[in-house]
Amino acid sequence: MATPAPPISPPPFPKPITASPRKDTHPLSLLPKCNSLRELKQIQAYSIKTHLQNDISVLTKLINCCTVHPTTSSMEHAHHLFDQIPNPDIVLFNFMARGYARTTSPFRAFTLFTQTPNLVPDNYTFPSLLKACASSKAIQQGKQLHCLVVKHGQNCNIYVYPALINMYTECNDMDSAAQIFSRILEPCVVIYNALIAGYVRSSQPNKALSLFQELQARNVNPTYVTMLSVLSSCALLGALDMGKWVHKYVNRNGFDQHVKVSTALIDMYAKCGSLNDAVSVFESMTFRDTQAWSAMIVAYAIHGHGYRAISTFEEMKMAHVEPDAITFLGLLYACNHTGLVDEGWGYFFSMRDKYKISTGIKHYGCMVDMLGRAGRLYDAYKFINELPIKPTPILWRTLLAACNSYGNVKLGKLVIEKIFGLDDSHSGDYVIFSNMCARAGRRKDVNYIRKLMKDKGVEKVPGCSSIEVNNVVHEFFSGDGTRVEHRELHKTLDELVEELKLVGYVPDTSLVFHADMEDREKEATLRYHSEKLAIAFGLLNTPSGMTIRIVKNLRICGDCHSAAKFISSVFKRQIILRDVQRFHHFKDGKCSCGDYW
DNA sequence: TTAGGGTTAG
Repeated sequence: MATPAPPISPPPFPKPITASPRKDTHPLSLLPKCNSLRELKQIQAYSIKTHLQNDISVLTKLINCCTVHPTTSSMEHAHHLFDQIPNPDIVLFNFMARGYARTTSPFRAFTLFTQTPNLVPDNYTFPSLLKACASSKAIQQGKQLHCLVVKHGQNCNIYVYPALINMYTECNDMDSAAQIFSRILEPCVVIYNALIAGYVRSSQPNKALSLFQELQARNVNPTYVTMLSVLSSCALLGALDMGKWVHKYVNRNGFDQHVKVSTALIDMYAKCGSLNDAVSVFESMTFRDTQAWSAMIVAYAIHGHGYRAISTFEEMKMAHVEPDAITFLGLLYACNHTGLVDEGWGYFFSMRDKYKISTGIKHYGCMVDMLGRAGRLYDAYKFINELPIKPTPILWRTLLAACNSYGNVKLGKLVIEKIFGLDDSHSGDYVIFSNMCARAGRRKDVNYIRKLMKDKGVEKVPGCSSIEVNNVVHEFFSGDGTRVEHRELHKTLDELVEELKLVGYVPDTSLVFHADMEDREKEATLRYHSEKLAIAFGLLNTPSGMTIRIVKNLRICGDCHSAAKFISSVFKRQIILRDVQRFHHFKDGKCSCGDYW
């Protein structure tokens, strides 16, 4: 008998989709993206509640979270979790290395690596470790890593090349960086970016720009990061024409949409002496972050518009953009150069008490400079002595400059002793102190300082001024007085100085370092100062009425400052001179700094 | 999960 066919049953109801309880309650599925401390706490609370705190994937997620935007305490937490894992894999290690590379204790990344020898590094390991060495300038460890990179056959790795180059550039070993670069047959844009940024960092803007030209010649497409370095190079050189060309290039290629590029443009225009262009870039921005506002505040400050810097800060507050330590540096800098001592104190205290931003050495430097410029030399001295940190030679040097301005040799002597106790290799200190003594008629002290400088083998940094004419940057050094190719320039300067004397210019030979020179010799030394050579070159090689723009590597000397004022009125030329500190706009016999510098 | 960047007292 045949077995009756089973009754046709209706198709079964689809099974209700019930996710496994494990999966449903798994914190990772609830928080797919975790990159904040708040989320970290949520995951942790959830994992404890659901007894998943020892789940390796939860721990991985937690360590990732701690190390994305790490702080010292979040790294301590990450390390604590890492120690709990019996056999951490390379992914976990990479998280840890990244975290340490991004905090102020990058050295620990290297230590952790040496303490976990069984790990096999992958593509992501060396870049983080190298970055850690770069940020702590640990070149010895960096070199050891370079050897390991070669050992693991990762020396041709596209991720490792930029990190290696960056490590060497941040450790100021540009030769090694350039050597690695030269061996790469087809460098990609990131590799170019690493070396170009290195040249900018080591103040070699010309090399950075020629590498940018090479990149273009080899048809490698630049990125916005490349443009940041290129704009920085223009800013360093003070090359406005070049900067304007880069601005057009940036617009043509759509990089101007990037807020960082616009910020770099503001900085470039400000440092190339064109505040108006900086303002128009700033005004054209649809979105402005803290850095963009800060760049504009700094731009006003270096051009001596203290009040505009302050009103920009007020606008920034109205726009609800939070200031940072650099914003306040710009504000203090603005107060400095405008003589706004009370406002400066106000900002100094409000950044600390109201905005909870910690004051750093650079803010202290601003305060010392501000008090010093206002002639409150002993207040500045007291301020330095009462600082919570050990004063650096730079802080004392700032006060020394103020002592020089006010001719206070007594305090100056005390200050130079403090400086020499910390660092006696800075030629500028000897020069300033010698100038002070010379002006006070203390010839013996001048001779002593000169001898000291000679005995210690300290060499004076030659003054260098540059001027850009028809896209070529011409450099002049103070010692160029004897160069044959400058004969015509000397003749022009000789005639110029005689003409200026007729309208009241008196060369200030007290500023000449060599006290034993004859007055005629001193005048000749002064006459061929680099900034005067550059101005004369500008007068000869640019059409009448055109603004002359000069960039100087040191502070402008008092005599050149006076001569430039006379030149601006006699020749009806505007002269914009950027020295190591700030801008001087000379027009109709006056300077924008109001002689307050 | 990885590389590359700007604003910074004297």
